[in-house]
Parts: sequence; C-alpha cells; structure tokens
Amino acid sequence: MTSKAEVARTWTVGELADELGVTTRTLRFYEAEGLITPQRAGANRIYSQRDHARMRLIQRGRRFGMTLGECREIVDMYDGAESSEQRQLQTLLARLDEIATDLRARQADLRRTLGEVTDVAAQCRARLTELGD
Amino acid sequence: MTSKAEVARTWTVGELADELGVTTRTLRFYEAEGLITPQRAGANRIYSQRDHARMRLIQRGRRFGMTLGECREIVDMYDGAESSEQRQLQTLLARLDEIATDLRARQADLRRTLGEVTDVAAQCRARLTELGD
DNA sequence: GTCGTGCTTGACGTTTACGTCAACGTAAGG
DNA sequence: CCTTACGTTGACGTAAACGTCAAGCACGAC
Repeated sequence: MTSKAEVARTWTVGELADELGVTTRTLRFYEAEGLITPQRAGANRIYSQRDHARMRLIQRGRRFGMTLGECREIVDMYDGAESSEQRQLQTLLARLDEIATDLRARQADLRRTLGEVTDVAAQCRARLTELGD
Repeated sequence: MTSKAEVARTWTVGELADELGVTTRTLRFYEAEGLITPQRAGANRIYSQRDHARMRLIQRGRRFGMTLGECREIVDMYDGAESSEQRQLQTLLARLDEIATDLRARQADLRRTLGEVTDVAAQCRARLTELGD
C-alpha cells in the first residue's frame, strides 16, 4: 500500500517513546513480551508504522484495564484476520464476538457510571445554589 | 430511610465475599486500605448495605482499570456530596466534572474500539463466505 | 582525544493487589 | 469432648508492569 513517493516512516526507541508518551523501557519490555517486533539496524531498534499502530492499540487496551496478555491477543487478531484458513477464521470470529459483547457490556457500565457521576454533580450544584442565597 | 418494617440487611465476610465474587482476603485488604469500614460484633466483621454499595462501586471502578486509590476517591465523593460546606462542594464539583469529562472520553474510545472490532469481524465473515463457496 | 548524546543488554528494585500459609478463638453439631 | 466450619490477625509470597541503575559501544561536535 506504500507508494514509491512516500518513504515509510520509522522511529528510533527514543523517538517512538516520546511520541507515544512512554519510556524506552516500556518499548523494550513490550518487545521482550512479544507485543512488538521492531527491526534492527545493527544493534539499534527500528520501529515501523506497523509497530507504531500496534502500540496505539496496546495503549488503548491498557486504558481499559486490559493486561498485556489480553492486549497481545487483540493486536495479533488484527494481523490474523486476512491470511488465515477457515478453521482459524472461525475461532477468531468467535473470539471477536466475545470481545464485542464484553465491550458492549462495558459501554452500558460506563453509561451508568457517567449517569451517577452527573447525578452527584447535580446534587452538588443544588446544594450550592441553596447555600448561595 | 430504613423503615421499621425492613430490618437492615447485613453480611459476614464470607457471605459478602460470595455475593460479590471476591475472596475474604480482598475484603479485609480493602478495609486495611480504608475503602470500607465494616462494624464489628466482637471480633467479627459486620458489613452493612453501605459497605455493600461501596464495594459495588469499587468493583466497577476496578473493571475500568482504576487503582484502589482512585476508587477510594470516587466512593468517598458519594458520601461527601450531601454534608459538605461551600468550599468543599466546589472542589468536589470540579473533580466530578473532570471525572465526567474523562468518562466521556472513554466512551468515545470504546465506541471506536467496538467499531474496529466489528469491522475486523466483518472482514472475517467476508473471507469465510468467500471461502465457503 | 574526549565530551555529550543516544543506543545496547543485563540485573535488581518497586508498587499494586491481592494469595497463601500459620496459629489461634469460638459457636454449633454429633 | 471432639470435630467441623467460620472467623480473627500477622507474616510472607507472588504476578504484572514497569523503574532504575550499571557498564559498555558508537558517533558527531569541539
């Protein structure tokens, strides 16, 4: 998909760490855990756009409280979706449906939570105007 | 708010742990961390409906990846919303607005994630029907 | 040449959120 | 009286997700 006009962008550890708001330690740790697999230029790591994209997915997963293992499972799915065989596609699809169900449950949970928070805030405001007079 | 007809329900550690799907260790740990403060009957802990409610809130927070410290901050707010003074109410309200903003951001994030997951699932289904013929 | 900057690989430390004993009390049942 | 079930505190263990050195290489600037 990369045209010959646009050179594929790459990052060093420090650059990618800065851009993502993580430390280089984190990037190396994720690599050791098999979440990302940067190329090498000699000894130095070279991160591709694919690594970058995977990192964004991982970060989002982490914000939702997923473990690194769960994150890996998900990012790996994005890769496996095109090339697999029938059996693999079916198990993958089943897992995706599970995840979607879970996400919808979280949405409902979030809605409730947000509702409660705004309720409490409303109570606060009521008390404040009451006191304000 | 408890009428004389309905006796306030209470729980022992084991009962509450079973009902919430946690271990007794978790309940004692949360108490040590100041998240819940059950009464005592002699040496034994007696958990009230208030403790029960706080636990539900804590569990929900945990599902969203909050730390116990963040959970405590939130459950404490629910208590502070009624009785505080003007200054406290204002800082509380400001904090609540921050939280609400964060929750809305999470909602958007979740929507995106769910969209992507269903997209990948759609790709899988497409590949499957393609292979199925 | 050496200084600073950035990269490398270990190796050990740390925080969070509990799990897992151990040793003991106590109330109910047979 | 003895066992079983449930409770108590205290101490130590542990998995996850990094943080924090240490020691060294490589390279451009001065």
